[in-house]
Amino acid sequence: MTNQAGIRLAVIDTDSSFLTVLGKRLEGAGWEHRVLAGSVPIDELVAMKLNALLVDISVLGPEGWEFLERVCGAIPGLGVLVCTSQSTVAQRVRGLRLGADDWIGKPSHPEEVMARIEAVVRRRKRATAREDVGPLVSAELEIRPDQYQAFVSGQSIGLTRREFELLQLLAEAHGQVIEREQIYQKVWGYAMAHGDRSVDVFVRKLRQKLQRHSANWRYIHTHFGIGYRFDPEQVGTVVEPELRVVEEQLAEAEALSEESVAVDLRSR
Amino acid sequence: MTNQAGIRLAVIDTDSSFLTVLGKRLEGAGWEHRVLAGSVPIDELVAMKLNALLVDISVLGPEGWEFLERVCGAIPGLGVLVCTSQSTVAQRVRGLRLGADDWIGKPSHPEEVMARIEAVVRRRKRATAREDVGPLVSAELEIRPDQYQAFVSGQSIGLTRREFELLQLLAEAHGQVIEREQIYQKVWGYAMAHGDRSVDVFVRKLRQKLQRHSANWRYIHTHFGIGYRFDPEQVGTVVEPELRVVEEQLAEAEALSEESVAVDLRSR
DNA sequence: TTGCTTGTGAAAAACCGGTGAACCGGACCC
DNA sequence: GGGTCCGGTTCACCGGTTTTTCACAAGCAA
Repeated sequence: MTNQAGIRLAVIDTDSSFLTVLGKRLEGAGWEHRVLAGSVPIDELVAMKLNALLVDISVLGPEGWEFLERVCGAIPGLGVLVCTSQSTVAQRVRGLRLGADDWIGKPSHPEEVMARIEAVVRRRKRATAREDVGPLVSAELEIRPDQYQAFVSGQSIGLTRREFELLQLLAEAHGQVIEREQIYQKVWGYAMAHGDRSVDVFVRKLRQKLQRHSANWRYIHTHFGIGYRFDPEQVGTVVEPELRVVEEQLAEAEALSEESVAVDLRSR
Repeated sequence: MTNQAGIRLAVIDTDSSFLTVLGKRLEGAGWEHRVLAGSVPIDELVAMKLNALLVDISVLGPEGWEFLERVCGAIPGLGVLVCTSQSTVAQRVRGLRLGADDWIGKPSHPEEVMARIEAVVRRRKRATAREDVGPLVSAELEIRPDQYQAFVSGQSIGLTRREFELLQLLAEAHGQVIEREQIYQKVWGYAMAHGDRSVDVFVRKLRQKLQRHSANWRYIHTHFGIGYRFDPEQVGTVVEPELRVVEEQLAEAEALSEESVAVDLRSR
């Protein structure tokens, strides 16, 4: 649900022809990838936040096995595939038992390599599924994916599913302008029909609920002709507590409020 | 679901020499396995509660691909490995993209086949390995996994097997919202068909029995469009007069509030 | 000003979940 | 065999919620 398309991949190999051919395909598919020349400390691998690691165990020499074992043990969420030429059954079995998810012979068609990586990542995603998403806090807002809900000072602001997904998408992009088409594509899951106003309508509902619970912040900004941007901004003077209640009550009556501040492109 | 060592495996193949050699190894490793001669209805596969399926796609003929796709889609928890002779890159890629977890050529050493099956099954086992057989107490409710039953003040509330599993799943996630699809997937063991209302029906039965034995607690909360959340709440809370007034004022101001009434969200 | 984009409110349509009851297949008993 | 109980599944209905759609007002850029 989060990152739909691309896979983050690191390749440990030195076989330049294999690397160029594979690299081209990876580019084409839009995967983020980087090439490593040899063994790398575990914590650096962790920091890369990879989905998968493709390694030619022969470039690591004898310590390759130990490396493989440590990596598989230390990063449970990482898919590990060995891709190497000339291997025996015993080696392959050893690699797989040590924690590798697949063992591919060389030469192999890059398309198959990618399909195998996909298969490994797919399986792993299913297993890891939950728990990976912590709450996201921004200004007075707390967005909790595990509750499908956003909170202001511990209180739910009563978002529906779509509203929440929209807010989450915008908040994750924090500061970036997202085009309507992209928003629709990601939240609704399919292409936006020409003239569809759903995104606008949902932005309005979101703004209403945000405003109602967090009155002196503006969270969503309009970029004319493009889309929307999430970026909390404190607005106006600090309001006295008593007045606050009144303001909330009147919030709806204010038909012509300045809340919809359209922001010029240059402003960011 | 609870077997510790072995793997439950089904093999769809007709190659007798392969089957005998592999079978012997499987016996030796203590895996439960059965051989199927051809295509099998999905629900029968579900009933077998397998960890993995090893299939020679060539014995299924042209419908093999469709079978593969259906199985992978319907039973996400099942590891699927194709083992077949003479295949092209395109076929392998197709199989993997259709949802297969691995594609093994024939002939292959049975030890490698087993290592690959292990690799496929490994992650999901780790994820599913919930050891906590200890009773779980929440509000007036005591959930005892060893008895497949829940109790209120020492008295069984008479849950059926499914009802109990549903309750256990929800209670283990305590406070988290779980989507219907996930619930179905975990309790029923396969993918929920579109429009299936089983989860709802069981939640109702569960609520009835809980209510009957623990009248002033609400355990299961509905999240519209998403799923359910287990979070015991005492019912019949006394509302303070002043708060009451404010509530009424707000209710007036927000004449037709979009706040979901069905959902009662509280932060922890 | 003109043409296009966005905000807004309300109505229509689609969807969802609670509920009661029918239905189905297996186990058990007569 | 027939009958019954039991757990589970499916169905239809209903009221409520959510999403989509529409018409119009307001806003922005040329």
